[in-house]
Amino acid sequence: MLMRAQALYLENATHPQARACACCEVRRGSLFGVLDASALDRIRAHVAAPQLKTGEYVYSRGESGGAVYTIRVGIVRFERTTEGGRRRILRMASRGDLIGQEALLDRPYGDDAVACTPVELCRIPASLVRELGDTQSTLRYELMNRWQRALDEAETWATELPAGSARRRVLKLLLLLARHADAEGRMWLPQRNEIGDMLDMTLETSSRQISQLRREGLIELLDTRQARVHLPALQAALQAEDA
Amino acid sequence: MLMRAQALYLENATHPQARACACCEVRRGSLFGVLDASALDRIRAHVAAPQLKTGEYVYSRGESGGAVYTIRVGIVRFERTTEGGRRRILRMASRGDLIGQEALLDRPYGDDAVACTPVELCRIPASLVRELGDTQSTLRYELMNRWQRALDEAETWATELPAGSARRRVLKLLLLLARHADAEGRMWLPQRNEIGDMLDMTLETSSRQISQLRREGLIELLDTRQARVHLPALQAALQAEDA
DNA sequence: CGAGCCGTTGAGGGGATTCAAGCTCAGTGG
DNA sequence: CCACTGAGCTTGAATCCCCTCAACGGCTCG
Repeated sequence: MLMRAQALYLENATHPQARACACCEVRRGSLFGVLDASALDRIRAHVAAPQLKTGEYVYSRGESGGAVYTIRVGIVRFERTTEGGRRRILRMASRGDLIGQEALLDRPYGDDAVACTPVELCRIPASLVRELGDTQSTLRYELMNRWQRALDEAETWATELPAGSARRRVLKLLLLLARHADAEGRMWLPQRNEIGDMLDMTLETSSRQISQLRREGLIELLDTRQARVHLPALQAALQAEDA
Repeated sequence: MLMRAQALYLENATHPQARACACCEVRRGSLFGVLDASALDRIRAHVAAPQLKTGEYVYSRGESGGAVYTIRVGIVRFERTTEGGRRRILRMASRGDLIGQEALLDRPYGDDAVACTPVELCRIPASLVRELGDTQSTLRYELMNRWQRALDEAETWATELPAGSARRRVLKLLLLLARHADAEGRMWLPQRNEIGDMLDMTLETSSRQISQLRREGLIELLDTRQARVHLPALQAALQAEDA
């Protein structure tokens, strides 16, 4: 609610979007990766490339932003607040993901989208996507794919995370987060109270669990927010827990 | 896995689908409600109207069915099984809902879809929907709407249900299920072990909670599978719980 | 009428919460 | 330079809620 994406970072003063799109490392595999060069030309002028710091909001629930975003760098979490006032973290998105698709239907955003790390985005007006969708069938197909991917991710979180003991849930979460790890195997580690909001436990419990896993050598804390995990050991521990 | 939708119930031997579509009470507000008469004509011959009994599978996870379904009568639940072998119920669908949309992307179904009550469906081949989508922009828009609705429903379940005490979770579930109630205010009540799989608790705990709510007069058990709830009292109890 | 499923209820134990204290560390200002 | 502060993390002790194990009753069906 407090901080919102406003600042528009442009890498190059003369041809800002040309650089942002043409050189984009995530274009392949991203929403507009399916477009040809002429279509890409049309969109460049309308796409902004905001940058957010940790904790800033991409958008919040109920807001009618009129734009979708692709994530170029960083990790974004989706959260909602229950009527009782408790925060729940529903799923994560990272590089290459499309978020805020509700805007294509002229609906207000359904979740709060918050930067977990410094984040670089592409902001694409919803009207532009709709317009392109009318002529480009590949874009339509890709859009439906994105929707299904989001649904799948949400259901995976809903299936795997809320069930079982605190230890099991933490292990599962670490495995899901490890999918967003960088090339050196470092992964983003949430704060203890964030873990609590993801797994419906108190911050004390999540702290105890993380500390325990650290003592067992399954996870190595680098920075406060970064860790390296031993995947095979983690999976073994999870299986032992499920048995 | 065991029982699958195969039987093709036709209400009328001469013009089966003509009746199924033209007379369909849920057409307004359903996927093909946006189509005009000529488009409706084209689809009639390809749409089947299977009926399922309680507990039968519409489809199961991993299966490549090549069709989407709209629900005409009844309630369907989506479930997945964790790697540890525990069943999790993720969300519900009822009259007017579109399910199995993954098929439009040539993907296998992502969940098991199981009849909670006797169910009547329309089975629509994915190729037919894709074909119509290429020419009918209203259908495309409606499809995206359905996708977003499914995502929203999944996130609502994920937000509201797994958090808090057993009592709070049961209250929340009853409120969500009450949205599928019929005109007389009767709602479908899951078995105790189904409630357990929805809320991650044992069947004993869910039984205790339901019994307690019955004693408090917040819920009235009619049939074994049917109940009438007192919405205002339920909401008050929930607020008291959240406070 | 016995078998089996489903729901209910009780007793006991264990794991998570609650309440509380102390720790590290970064930022601030005397 | 260093005390001061506050945020985030860790750990301990006591309580409580839910799970586990168990027994029993109603109901349907073979």
